[in-house]
Amino acid sequence: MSAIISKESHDEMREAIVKVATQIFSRFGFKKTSMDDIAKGLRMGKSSIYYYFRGKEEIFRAVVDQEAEILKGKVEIILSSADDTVSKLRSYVKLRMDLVKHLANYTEILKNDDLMNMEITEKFRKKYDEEEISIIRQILEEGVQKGTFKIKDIDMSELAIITAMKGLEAPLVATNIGDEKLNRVIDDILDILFYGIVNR
Amino acid sequence: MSAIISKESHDEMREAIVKVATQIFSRFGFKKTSMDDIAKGLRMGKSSIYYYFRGKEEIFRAVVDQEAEILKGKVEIILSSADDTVSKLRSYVKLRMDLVKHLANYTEILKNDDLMNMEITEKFRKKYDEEEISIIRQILEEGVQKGTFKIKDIDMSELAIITAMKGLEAPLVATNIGDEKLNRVIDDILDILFYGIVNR
DNA sequence: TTTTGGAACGAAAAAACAAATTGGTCGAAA
DNA sequence: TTTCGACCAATTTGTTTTTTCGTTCCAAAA
Repeated sequence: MSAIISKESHDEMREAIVKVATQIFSRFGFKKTSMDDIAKGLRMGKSSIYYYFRGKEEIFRAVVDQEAEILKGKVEIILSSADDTVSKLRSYVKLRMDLVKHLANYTEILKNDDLMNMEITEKFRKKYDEEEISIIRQILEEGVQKGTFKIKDIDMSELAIITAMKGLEAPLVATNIGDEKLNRVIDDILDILFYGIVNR
Repeated sequence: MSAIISKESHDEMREAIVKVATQIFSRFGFKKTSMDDIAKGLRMGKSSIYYYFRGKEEIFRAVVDQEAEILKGKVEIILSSADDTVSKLRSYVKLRMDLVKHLANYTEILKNDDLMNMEITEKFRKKYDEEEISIIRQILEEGVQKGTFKIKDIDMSELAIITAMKGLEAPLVATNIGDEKLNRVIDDILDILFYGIVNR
C-alpha cells in the first residue's frame, strides 16, 4: 500500500513540477529557464527535481506533451461535432490561429534579447506538423465523401490550406490585430478557399 | 566635349563595377564581400572605387536597383499582354516564384555559416513589397472590371494571394523541387484560388 | 525506504582581451 | 581626370579566462 501512495505522490509531484515549469518556460523559453528557476518556483533544491525527472529536457517534453494533449482534445471536439464540413474546417482554422497566437505569446519576450531559438515554438511545431496534415486531410476527405468538396488533388488542397495558414501566421503574430478583425480576415480568406474568385 | 566623353566613361565604369559587384554580392552576401573583393574583381585598387561610388552601401543599392529594374520590365510585359486576366495572374505568380528561387540562390551559402542577415533578400523584399501589392491589385481590378472575378473584398483577396505566395516560398526554397513539378503545384493552387474547393 | 539538498564536477556559455579586417579618407602621382 | 598606396578608426575575429548551469554524488532527514 505504501507503494501505491508513494506512486501517487510521485505523480503528483511530477504534475506540480510540470505546472511550474510550464509557467516559467512560457515566460523565459527553454534556454533561459534554469533548473534553479524551476526549483525555486517549487521551493525545493534543484537536485531534488532529478528524483522526479531525468533532466531538463524531459521536463520540457512533459510540458509540450501536456499542451499537445489539451490541443488534441479541442480538435477532437471539432472533428466529432455534427457541423457540416465547411464549418468544421472554419472552426479548425480558427483554433489553429488561436494556437499560434498563444505560442507567439510564449516566445514574444525572447524575440528581442535572445535570437529566439524557437525552442518551444519549433519543437512544438515539429511534433504537431505531421498531425496537422492528417487533421486537414480528414476534414477534406469527409467533405469529398459527402459531396461538399470537389477536389482534384487532395494532396494539393491540403498543401494549399496549410500553406495559407502558415503564411497567415507571420502577419497574425506581427500585427496586433484585434480578435474580431482576425475572425473576419479568416472568414474572408476561407470564403476564397471555398468558392474561389472567378465569377461563374 | 571632353566632358561628355568623360561622363560616358564614368557611367561605363559604374556599370562595370555594378556588374562585378552583382556577381560577388550574390556569392558572398553584403557583409562578407569586402571592397577589396570588388576591387580585385575589377583589377583596381579599392580606393579607386570611391571615385565612382560613395561607398559600399551605394554600390549595393545600385545592384539592387538594377535587379529591380529588370524585374519591373518583366512584370510590365505580363501586365500589358493581351492575355486574359486569369492567365496574367498565373504568369505573374510564376514569375514571382522564379524570382524567389533566384534570390534564394543568392543567399543560400550564407544560410549556413553566417546568421544570414538577410541583407540582399530583406532589402530587396522591402523595396519590392509595396510594389507587389499594387501589381496584384491591378490584376484583380482588371479581372473585376472585365467581370472575370467576383470579389467581395479586394483587399482581402490581395492579402490571400500574397499570403499564399509567401507561404509557398519556404517549401519552394527548402525542397529542391523540379521546375515542371513546381509549375504543376502552382497551377493546382491557383485553380483552388480561382475556383475554390466547394462543389456547386 | 523514500525524499531532499548541499557540495562538487564538467561542459558549455559569457566576458575580457588581443589581433586582424575592413570601410573609408587623403594626398600624391600618373 | 583618374588611380593608388599609406593610413586611421572602428568593427570583427580569434583566443584565453571566468562564470554559469545541468547533472551527479552522497549524506542527512523523514
